[in-house]
Order: sequence, then structure tokens, then C-alpha cells
Amino acid sequence: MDKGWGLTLDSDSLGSFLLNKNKRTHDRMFPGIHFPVALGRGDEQAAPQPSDENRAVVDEVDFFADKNRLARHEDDAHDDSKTMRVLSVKKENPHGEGASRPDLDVNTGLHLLTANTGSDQSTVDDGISSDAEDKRAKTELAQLQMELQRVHSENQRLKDLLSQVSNNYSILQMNLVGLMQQQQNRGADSTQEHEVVEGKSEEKKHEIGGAVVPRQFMDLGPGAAAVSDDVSHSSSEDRTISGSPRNLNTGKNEIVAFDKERDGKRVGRDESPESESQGWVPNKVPKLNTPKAIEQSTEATMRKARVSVRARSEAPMITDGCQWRKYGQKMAKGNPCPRAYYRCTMAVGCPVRKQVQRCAEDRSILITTYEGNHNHPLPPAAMAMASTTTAAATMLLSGSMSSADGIMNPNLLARAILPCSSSMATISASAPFPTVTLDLTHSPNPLQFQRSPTQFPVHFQGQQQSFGSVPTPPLPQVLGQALYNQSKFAGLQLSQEMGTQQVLAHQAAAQAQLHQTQQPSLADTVSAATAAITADPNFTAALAAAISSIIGGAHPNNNTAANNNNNGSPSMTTSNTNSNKISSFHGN
DNA sequence: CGGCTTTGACCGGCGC
DNA sequence: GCGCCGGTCAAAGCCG
Repeated sequence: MDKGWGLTLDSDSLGSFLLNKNKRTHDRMFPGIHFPVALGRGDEQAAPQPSDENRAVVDEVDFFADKNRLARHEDDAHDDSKTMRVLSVKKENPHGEGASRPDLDVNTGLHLLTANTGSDQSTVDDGISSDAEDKRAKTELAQLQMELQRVHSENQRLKDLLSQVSNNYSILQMNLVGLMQQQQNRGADSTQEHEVVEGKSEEKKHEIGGAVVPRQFMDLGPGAAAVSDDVSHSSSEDRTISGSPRNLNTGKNEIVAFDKERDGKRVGRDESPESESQGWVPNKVPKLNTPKAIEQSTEATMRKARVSVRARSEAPMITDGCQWRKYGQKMAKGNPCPRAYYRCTMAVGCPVRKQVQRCAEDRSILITTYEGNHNHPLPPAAMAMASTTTAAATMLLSGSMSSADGIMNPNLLARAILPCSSSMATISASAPFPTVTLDLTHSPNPLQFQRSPTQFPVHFQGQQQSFGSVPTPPLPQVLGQALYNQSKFAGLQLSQEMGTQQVLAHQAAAQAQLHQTQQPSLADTVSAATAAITADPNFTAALAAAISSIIGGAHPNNNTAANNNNNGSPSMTTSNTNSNKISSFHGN
């Protein structure tokens, strides 16, 4: 196992590992800061109950859990009640033992307050004057309030930091889109225009966090009027933006741009002619000068990028961790097997769709095509496909924008991203929508695997055999990139739960990638991004779960036939046990 | 009864 | 303009 990159993972405990790990990380990263989701109930229940007047404050800054943990840590051998532990700490503090630990001061002060307002007989019957006690209580209360204020401001600072990271990531995404559009302009325009565009982009580059980005992505404020011309009136950008023109129709859309698009399409068609009149026209499009509009155009681009996964399975559908609802079925031309259409139902308005169809040539091969970005957090089991979908769009975008190779030779891009798997992953820009195809029906080339410069070995304890029976080598790299590219929802949420350092790691990775956008070396970009992720054990675990999911094979309810698949080809069925456990843990 | 699947109809895009 | 095709809708039916 390579140092730092390996992961030994017991799939049985993966779920609890993720949960506990996340909670521990939260506790470590945010001592005293209350994230309701991440807090364990045990600590809360064990916390001493403050007076009602103080409870409102405590709701915001939950240091009780932290104090209890500290007390438990200090006095682990004791099995006293939490109150007893707190009392002992209170007694220690005046003697200086806990004086060097401000958090213990906080604890003492709180309890004093509780004691004074409640049954004070037990603490004030030692002959000390109540006046001196009150004085000390007030002093400590003041300390407590200062501490609360400090923690609160720290909390606010971290929130701001998270917000900033989120914004930066959005900027990066937009940067990708913009550069891609520039690249397409270059492809479509004459040589002279090419030079003009380059001059523009040169002129508009500014630095964000040490990285250079075009100006149009810095002027994102509501009043920002300066929007790059090459964004707003590019003719060749139709490929990406006009793919979902109605994304740009309304300025009143909220989060679910795609769903609005879809619904708006229906409404515009049947009920609302005015929305149709606002249909997207290159020169009349609502200016992309608002974050919403840019986000919509970004999503429009991402929406149209697809990931197609080919896998052998007798099951009607492969397990990807998401919940799907079938909304249509059609007979496609040239294929005797019907094509089924599904949409994600894990969140209202999630725009992600997928198509499932058997290969006409080999009906044991199931072709699943994903499209769109989830608008909700994903369980690790669902991370693989969903992230890969997002990654597909980003891969295509970054490939088209970062180097001429990317757009002139998609295979180069594929090899850069998947240096050992060019035979298993292909990127098609000639399809109606840019599509990344992951072919999981072929054996990996072990020599290629060994030569891979960016491999991240992942070992499943006791699962090596099944793990080795599927084309795993490219997956860690694909998913490493994919996890990184899971930007706004799952990835960011994980970062929020994990703490500032993870966010910063992602920001660093993002900045590394941003630097790479100025350079043609996409492989380095991938290395930087995956390094930032895989260095973190939580993400490594999520990655392992994702890999397990993607190789997991058929749906647990339908895996009987899949398990009987003995056609000799590498299949997705042999690690069903692993996948099932993970899936069941996450309630799928 | 709510959620899901089925299936015919509808619509837009595209080629001729 | 017409027809083909892919994608989606939505009513009806099914199921737990």
C-alpha cells in the first residue's frame, strides 16, 4: 500500500465509519460550535440542563457536549453522572488546575449559574459568604459571555469562510464555462478573431487567491454590468447554452433551474406564451450579468453533458444509490430493446435524469446514461454516478477550455484524465450532447494499471477478489476527479461537516485546478485535485463507498440473475455483498 | 391511498 | 411543409 493513499476498509463498518468519522472530525474542527446535524444526541442528552434563560444561548453554541467530552476524557475511569463530573471540575478550577483551560472555566461558570439559580444549598453551605460567591459567579459569567461571544464570532467567521469557498467554487465553475466558450469561439471564428478574443481574455484576467481568472467571473455582483462580450454574444456557444435555452428565460428562478426549465417549457408551450416570447435568442438573451443567469447557463451546460456507463448486468437497472422514478419508455430506433427514462426522486425538482437501455449487440450489457447535476446531498453510495455525471461535464468543459488538445483531440483529454483507461473511458463531443462513456465491460490492462502515475490503490478488506474482478484501476481516478467536482451539493456539504481544513483543501485543489486552466497539462490538474481529496480520510472513505457502489452491480432486489451472470466477462456483480451493505446502510 | 409503472399522446428538433 | 425521432407528459392502472 502506498503511503498515504491506501485505504483498508471494512465494508461492514463503512457506514458507521463515515458517520462517526464525520462527527469526530466535526468535533475536532469545530469545538464548541453547534452544527445541529452533526451533533450526537448522546452528548446533548448528557449535558447538564442550564436555566431557561441561558438555554437560548446554548442552542447556538453547544459547548456542553464539548465540555462533557473533555470531562469524560479527563476522568474516563469514572462512571459518575455528568453532573458529578461537572461539579468536580468546578471544584478544581479555583485551585488553578483548570485555570489554564478556558473551556473548563466556561463549564464552571455555567454550572455556577445553574447552581445559583437552582438548588444552591449543596454548593453554598460551606461557610463562604454568598456575596463572594456571587461576585465570583458574576466574574465567571462575564468570562462565559466573552467566551460565548468569541465562539460566536468564530462561528460566524467559519460561516463566512464556507460561504467564500462556496462562492469561489462557483466562480471556478463559471470560469470553466467561460473559457470553454472562448475556446469554442476560437474554433468557430477566423484566425483574426481568435487573436482578438485572446486579447480580450488576457485583458480581463485578474487574480483570485493567487489564481488568475477572467474578469467576467469576478464581476458577479448584482450590479455588475461588465460581462464579457464573448460570453453574451458568442454564436458558437449555442452548443452548450442553447442546449437548454429556457434556462435563461426567467430571471426569477431559484435553485432548481433545470426543473424550472422543464416546467417552464411545458408552461410556455401550453399556458404561458410570454415565457415563450422570452425564448433564448443569442443576441436577445437576458444578459449573463447576474449570478443566477450565469449559474443557469452553467447548469445548462452541465445538464447537457452526459455520462454513459456500460456494464454487464442482467438486472433491469444498476444500483447507483439514488432513487429513481420511471417516467417514460420508448422504442429507440436501431435497438429492439426499449429505452427507459428515469428521473431522480431523492429531492423535489432534482433535474437529474437517466436512460437505461440494453445494448443491441450484446443484451447482457446495460447502458445507463446520466444527465444533470443533483440538487441535493448524496449518500456516499450515490456519489459515484452522480459525481461522475458532474465530472463529465467538467471534464468536457475543462478539456475544451484548457488546451487545444482537449477540444481538438478528445482522446487526449480522455487519456489525460484517465491515463490508464483510455480503452474504457471515451469522451465523445460529436454526440448530440457531450458524453463520457465508462465501459465497465472490459478487463483492465494490468500493465497500464501498474504504470499509472496517479493510481490510488483502494483495498477492501476481505474483498480483494471481488474487487479485482472488475475494471477498478480507472475508477479511483475517475471518482477522485468526480468527488472533487461534486461542487455545490454533496461535496460542499461534506466539507461543511468535515470542517474548515477540508474546505481549504478543496479550495487549494480548486486553485490548483484554476492555475491549471491557464496551462495545458490536464493530468496535473487531475493529480492536484485528487490529491486534495484522497489525502483526506473521509473523502477516501467516501471514495471507497463510491467505488463500491459503481462496481456494486445489480440492485439488491434484483441481483439474483446478476449473481448468476457467468459469461466470463468482467462484470459488476461479484461485489454485490459489499454494495448491498453500503446501500442498505444508507437506506436504499 | 399514495407512490410507482405503463403507455399513448404530444411536442420540438432535424433532415429532406 | 412534412415526416421521423427522441424526449416528456399525464391519465390510467397497478401495487403494497
